[in-house]
Order: sequence, then C-alpha cells, then structure tokens
Amino acid sequence: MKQPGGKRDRIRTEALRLFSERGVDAVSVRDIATACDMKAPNLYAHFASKEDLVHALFHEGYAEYGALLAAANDGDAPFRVRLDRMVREICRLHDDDTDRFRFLVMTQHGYLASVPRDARNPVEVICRAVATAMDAGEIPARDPDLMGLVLIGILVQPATGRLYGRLDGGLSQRVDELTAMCWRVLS
Amino acid sequence: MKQPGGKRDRIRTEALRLFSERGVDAVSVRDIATACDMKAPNLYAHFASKEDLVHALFHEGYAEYGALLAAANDGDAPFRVRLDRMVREICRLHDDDTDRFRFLVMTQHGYLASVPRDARNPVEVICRAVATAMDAGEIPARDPDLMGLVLIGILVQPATGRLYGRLDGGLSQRVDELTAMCWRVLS
DNA sequence: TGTACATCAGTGAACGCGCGTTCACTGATGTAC
DNA sequence: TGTACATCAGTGAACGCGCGTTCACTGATGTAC
Repeated sequence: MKQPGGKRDRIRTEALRLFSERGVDAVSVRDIATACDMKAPNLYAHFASKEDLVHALFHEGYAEYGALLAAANDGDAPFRVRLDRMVREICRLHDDDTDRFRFLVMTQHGYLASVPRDARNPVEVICRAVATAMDAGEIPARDPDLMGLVLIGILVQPATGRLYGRLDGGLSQRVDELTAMCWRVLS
Repeated sequence: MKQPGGKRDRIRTEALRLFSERGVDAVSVRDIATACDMKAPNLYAHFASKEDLVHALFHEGYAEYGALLAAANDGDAPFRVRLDRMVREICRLHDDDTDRFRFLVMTQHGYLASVPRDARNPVEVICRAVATAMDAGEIPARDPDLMGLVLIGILVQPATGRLYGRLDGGLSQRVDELTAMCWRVLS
C-alpha cells in the first residue's frame, strides 16, 4: 500500500507547513518528525541533514514555480494573452499552495543569491518574457528587468498582504484587476 | 566624551548590520558584542534579551519608516505631488539605509502580525493616502487597500531585486520612472 | 508447514555543541574630608 | 595633597537547555529449503 517515496513526500509536506507557519529556525527536526508520526533519526533515512531538506524544498519549490510560469508563457500567443495566463497561474499558485508560497517568500533571503538564472527561475522567466515583448514591439521599450520586477511586485505584494490579513479572500478573485494593473504599468 | 546612549546606539547599528547580512538566527549575542568591541554580558545592560533587541529594532524601524512616509504625505498638495514625495522618500530610505530596509524585509514575517495599524504603519499610511485621493476624486475609485499594496510592490520588489543583484545602481536614479509607473497603475 | 536466516524501516538513548543568560567579581573614576 | 569610600561600566567563568546528529539495536517482513 505504501508507494515508494511516500514517506519522503510526507516529510516534505509537513516540513513545508511547519516552516511556513513558524520559520525554518523555529522548527526542530523533532518537530518535523512528530508531525510525520515518526521519530527524528528516521528523517535521516530520507534527507542528509536539516539544511539539506530546507535547501531541497526551496530550490525545488522555486524551480517548479518557474517551470509553471514558463509553461504559461509558452507558445505564440500575443504577449497580452501570455501575461494573462502567467498572472492567473501566480494567483492560482498562491491560493492553492499558500504554504509553499509563504515558505519561498520567507526563505528567499537565505537562498536567492544561490539560485541559478536559468529557464526555471521565475524572475528570469518574467523578465525575459517582458524583454521579448518589447523587442517585438508589443509594449513600449523600457528596462525589462525593472519592469519584470515591478510586475512581480504588483502580484506578490498583495499576496503577502493577504497573508497578514490586509486583504480578504483569494488572489484569484482579483485576477482581472491585477492583470489590468500589470498591463497599465507596461503600456 | 561618551554621550549617554552612545553604547546603545552602537549596539543597534552593529546588530542591524549583522542581522541584515546573515539573518537574526545566524547572529549570536556574542557576535553582536564582538562587533561592538564589548563582551556578551554587557549587552544585557542595554537590552533585556536578544529577543527584546530584535523586537525593538523591528518596531522602531518600521514605525520610523511609517513616520517618514506620513511626513512626506502631509499637507494639502495634490495627491500626485504627495505620491511623488513618498516614492522619493522610499527610494532614498532604501539607498541610504539599506541595512534597515533589508532587516525589515527579512524579519517582517515574524513581526508583521503584531504591528499596530496606526498612523506610523507604512502600509496604513499609503493605503489611507490612496483612499483619501479616491474620495477626493483625484484618482479613479478602486479597492484602496489593494491599490496601496500594489504601489508598495512596485517600489519594494525592485528594491529587493537590487539586493540580489538583479538591478544595478540605486533606486533613487529610477525614481521618476517608478513614480510614473505608480501613477499609471492608479489612473 | 516449520525453521533459519537476511533485510531493512524504524527507534531509544546518548553525543557534543553553541546558544542565551546569570552572577560574583574587577578596576577605573568620582567624591568627601 | 593623600586617603577612604562609593559608584558602576564591564567581564570571566559558568549555567542549563535544546539543538542536530549518530549508532547500536529492535522487530516486523520476506525468502530458502
């Protein structure tokens, strides 16, 4: 009945939840083990160290985020359509996977410097999409890195605000408004 | 030659620097003491505990940030002028006080929930300014909290990007571009 | 079926370490006479 | 000026604690004959 890797996934899920609730340093290996109905030493059958677990969670989560954005940006549709898909994807990710989002936002300051700027880096995906649209004349030419960061800010800051009760309801219910704001900034 | 509170300020400055470089949990009381040319026990003559020091740094920094924004927003000038002053102030704060900015961004997830929503809360200042401008018909009426968060995102995300080398140079040199983007979003 | 052995997920107990914090003490400085 | 005392910033040494991690061991399960 136990599929292989089931325990490993259990650890990932529970650790992500605890980390996002309390912060990495406030969660002990024993805490994670307890949440998984196991004892601390057994975690070491799945991860080399606590640091290894955190590292894996961050980089996998960040890369998966980037891959989903890249998929949303894929294709020959006009930039406006692809932007719309990306905004929708970010809102959905935030609403459906709040633990992962919160964990990434909280932990980024320790790991962002070591993240590769490849095709699965979410910031890279957005900045490149913006640059391409500018080259194609779909939007006015500006500094694409600055514009990419601004787009991310427009989406991430309301998401963060929601985590602290500044905003009610999900992000998805404001997706049209957020897309419109992104577009206004780019125009 | 020693003005009163000199040591206390020294501790604040060095602690802020170390915290923003490595994160609060990676800096020990001994580390802070060493950076201040003193021994760990002496810190306890100035702060009740490490937690007390972090708490004070966060709340003082956050409130000072809010007070500066409130000052920039003060007066009867049109919203566009006051927004311009606030954007300028945020860029300046980021450029001149990077340690504090980075510390606030890194630590917010542990303390934001306990920050009062008063006249010195920076998010509150901006959201209220937006709401007032909407009431006065200076900008189209929308959800003021959402718009306030979006404005913050437009400024904070490039600032964060700069911390990780995504953007070169100071934020102040892009202040006109950033103001223009804020205005486009609000229009 | 019964017996002997191999495998391996899981654990109890213990490890050393660095942390935040305490406290009796020091020694420089100021004050009184 | 010299002496005795008070003050107080600063410290060396030690404290208990919880942490991440290790390891010899357990006991359930599968396999061979």
